[in-house]
Amino acid sequence: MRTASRVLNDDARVADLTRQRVQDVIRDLSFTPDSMARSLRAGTDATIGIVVESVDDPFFSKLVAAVELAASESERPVLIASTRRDADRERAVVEQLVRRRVSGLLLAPTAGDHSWLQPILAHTPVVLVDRPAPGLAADLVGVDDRAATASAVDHLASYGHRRIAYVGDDPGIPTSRARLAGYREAMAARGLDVSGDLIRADCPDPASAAAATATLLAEQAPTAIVSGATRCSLGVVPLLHSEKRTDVAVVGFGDFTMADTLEPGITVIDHPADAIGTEAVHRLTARLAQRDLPALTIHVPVHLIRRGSGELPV
Amino acid sequence: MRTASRVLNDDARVADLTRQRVQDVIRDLSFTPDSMARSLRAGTDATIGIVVESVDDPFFSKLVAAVELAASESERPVLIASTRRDADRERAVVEQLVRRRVSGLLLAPTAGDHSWLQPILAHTPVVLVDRPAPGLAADLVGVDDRAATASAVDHLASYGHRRIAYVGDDPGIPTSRARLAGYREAMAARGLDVSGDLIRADCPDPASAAAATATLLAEQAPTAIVSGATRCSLGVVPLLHSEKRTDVAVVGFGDFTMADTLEPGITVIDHPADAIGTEAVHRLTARLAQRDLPALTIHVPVHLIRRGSGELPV
DNA sequence: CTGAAAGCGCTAACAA
DNA sequence: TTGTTAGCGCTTTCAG
Repeated sequence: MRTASRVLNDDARVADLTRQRVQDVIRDLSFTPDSMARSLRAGTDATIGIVVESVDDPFFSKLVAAVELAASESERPVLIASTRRDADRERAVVEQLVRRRVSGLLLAPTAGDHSWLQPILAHTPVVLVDRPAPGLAADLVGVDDRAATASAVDHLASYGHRRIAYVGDDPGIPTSRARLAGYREAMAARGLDVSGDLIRADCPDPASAAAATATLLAEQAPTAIVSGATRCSLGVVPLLHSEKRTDVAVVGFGDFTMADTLEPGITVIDHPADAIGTEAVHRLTARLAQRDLPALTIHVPVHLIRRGSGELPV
Repeated sequence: MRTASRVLNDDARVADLTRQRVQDVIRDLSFTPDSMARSLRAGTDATIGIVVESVDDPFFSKLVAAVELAASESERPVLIASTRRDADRERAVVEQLVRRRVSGLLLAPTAGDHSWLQPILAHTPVVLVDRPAPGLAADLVGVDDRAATASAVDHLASYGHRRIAYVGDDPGIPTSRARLAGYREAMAARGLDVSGDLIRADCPDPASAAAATATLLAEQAPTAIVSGATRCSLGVVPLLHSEKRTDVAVVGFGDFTMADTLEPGITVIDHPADAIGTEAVHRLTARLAQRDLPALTIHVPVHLIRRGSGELPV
């Protein structure tokens, strides 16, 4: 009898006695309703999918944690998948999630064209996190990367620095490009050298960032360095320490563990993963409730945290 | 016609012409097979669920990353959920995952009795990660916590330390208890003070660990400290630096960012999240293939990484 | 080689 | 208040 379904769904139209009987049976058989079958019938599933480079990355792990928290508030399970910066893999995992009929998708896109995703938007809402996807008109929740690195340059310049170098992540990623552009603009606005000798904008990991810093130090004698990503800071800062060059000023994009304990403390522009994740889930649920919203770009504010390394004089 | 299904599943018994026609239609309608309906019919779903304290924790984020990687090798999607150290929440999310018919579950249990999970094991394999669950006979993949902290004590003692303090995480968690026990044993084995004055084993976060360290420093004059968890190290080490007491030797359980760049570098016992995650997935898939395996405890080896803070003389 | 029918576990709609 | 029927999208079985 399908009265069982009514009991499970707290339908009012069921006699107390019957309800009791059904619940007894449920207990005796330790019966558990199959939520997948329910989703199939309902035609929709609450799950949301999140696709990032890797979960093992300070920024993305905080992002995923915030997403999981926000999602759990509306009882939505979270499926994770990682791209490892591989466009083919990204496409594969996104399509897998779509086949699973996730109700929506949060995506930190890899580099490259994403127009293949456009048709999917028609039935599966997508909110981009941290960076835009070329060729895709979708919501985006992130920060104003350009203004952020520009403010880092301004900050250093206000302490008298003129030879400010830049170490950045893979320029294929729009976010990296925006950050580099912000650096360039701020340098140019102050009439500072922006010839390119001071720029090493292709360091996708700490090791290459460390190597780039070593070269910069040897050849360009910068008095300050802007690091465009946490994974770069994790190379720049250790190298400065191992070379005993902690006299070089540093402002990093993205906070990290022990930044405050190092000597000097590392001045950073905080990259608010929590706020980005929370906002992204909210935007996604809003779009789930009303499908025809216009594609929006939401910028979460960032803050510069003074800790010493960014306030070193020339 | 149900020939479509045959095309999708690469069934050999279908004429090339028909296959072509079906594929054309699939393309034209941008049809995507519903993997949930498939799972419903098949009675089984490949997804595995992972339940941890929080994704935003260096150890667990590495663990989740490793799990996702290992799972993707067998094409298994990963559902994450966090307990936030709340037993009620843990039960709720586990039951949610079971209702979704995940094929198996990876669980880092909260403190407290877990016998409620026992009946679930009959149909949903569970592999515990990092720590046992009281009242539950299930596989466990972790490290020998006891031996690890004991070796930390031995290491410090070999440099002449006798007043070795201990700062640890919440003692409700079996792992924390095992680590404390290892410390105690090693201290006792050397005839060192283990009265309890040197022990602060209830620091569930960096702030409380920092406060505990301050008290220890003021009242007990330890020459060395064993930190029983990364989250404790993140309080102990900054406090030592802010108090200019970097003469105190430190060995921490669990590696962390910049541990090598601090002065002195922090000697740690690495907590191999990658290996634990990979092993756990392997054990789970093994159990999925053959349900009647005995409950096993698998210990992944740990290594002490010398960086300076653990090799300071008295 | 292809089609038709049945059923996975669930619920909406209708009937009793 | 309760039971029956149908069908979500898929695959397995059995006929054609």
